[in-house]
Amino acid sequence: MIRNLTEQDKEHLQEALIKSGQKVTPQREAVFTVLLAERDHPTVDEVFHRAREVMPGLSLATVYNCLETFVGCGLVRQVNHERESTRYCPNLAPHAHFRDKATGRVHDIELPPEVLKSLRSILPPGFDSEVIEISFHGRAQAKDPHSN
Amino acid sequence: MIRNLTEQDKEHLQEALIKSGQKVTPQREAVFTVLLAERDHPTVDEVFHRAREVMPGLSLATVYNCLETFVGCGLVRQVNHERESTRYCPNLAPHAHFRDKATGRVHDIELPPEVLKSLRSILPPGFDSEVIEISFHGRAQAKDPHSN
DNA sequence: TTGCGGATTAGACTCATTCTAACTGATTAG
DNA sequence: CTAATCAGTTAGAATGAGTCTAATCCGCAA
Repeated sequence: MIRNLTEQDKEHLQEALIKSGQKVTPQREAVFTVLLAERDHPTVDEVFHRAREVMPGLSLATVYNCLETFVGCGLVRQVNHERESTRYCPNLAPHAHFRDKATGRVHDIELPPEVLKSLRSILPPGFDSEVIEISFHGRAQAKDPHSN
Repeated sequence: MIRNLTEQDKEHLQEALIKSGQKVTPQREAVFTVLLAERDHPTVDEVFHRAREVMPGLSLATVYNCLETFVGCGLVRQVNHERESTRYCPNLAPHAHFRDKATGRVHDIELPPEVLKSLRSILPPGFDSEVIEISFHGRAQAKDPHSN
């Protein structure tokens, strides 16, 4: 079920939006709430349908807009696998993604700093990377230890 | 310019196709030739236009089919970045990709076995990965050391 | 020569995403 | 107050990569 934002999450959202010169709107709060409620890397469409339950007039375009805004102010990350629909993820800690071949579900995999460092070290001089995306694809027999 | 396949490359293609029960056709040879001629990670559209110079009747659908076939028999890899068009890469050695923010160009980054191993090690028990994709996104001041 | 099956083809179709133009509602300026 | 402004929202149209479909082609085997 979709709970309301905790005070802390609400502040987090407000701070990030205002810091990047954007406004806090009911739509943005609704979309952010949906993202935090079920951390299962939903697609835009899934976010749309979930958010509609709480705010029936919400339009798909707005969901796209909100998510783009959140990415822009560092509140969420986009997750892409091959050419499937983009998914969204409110986990900001450095992590990789594992996509389960059987279920299509995406799991977060914690990324220890030393692994991240060794990855950066393979870049030849002159290559300066801001973003590193790591994604595994295979079968998961276990439940996701982290979030679902 | 598009050269013909070397004997070795031709054998490589034939072997891979036949091994997976597919036929060697002029179209497949043309598309493969294009891929090897310029290793700049072309999109389907780019492959299409380049191959057309050599085989004017070639259709876009066939280029999609050929590339899918090649991926299926392990001759080439797909490269995806965000939601951009899929690109194709005939480099089969384990490597990561670096996408230059400024030019959009994709560079291969060699992936040493120990880094690959450390990456595999971050998977919790029960997670079994067949494919690992690593992509960097940033700025490259230098020329690509590897190919292209 | 006939039939079969994989490959190829052109064009229609899908569907995620983006664009557009109108509208809303809060805030600011007169 | 009233109007102007402006970010945000909205519905629906447009885009475009990729997929599907149905017809045709072509080499091979009966």
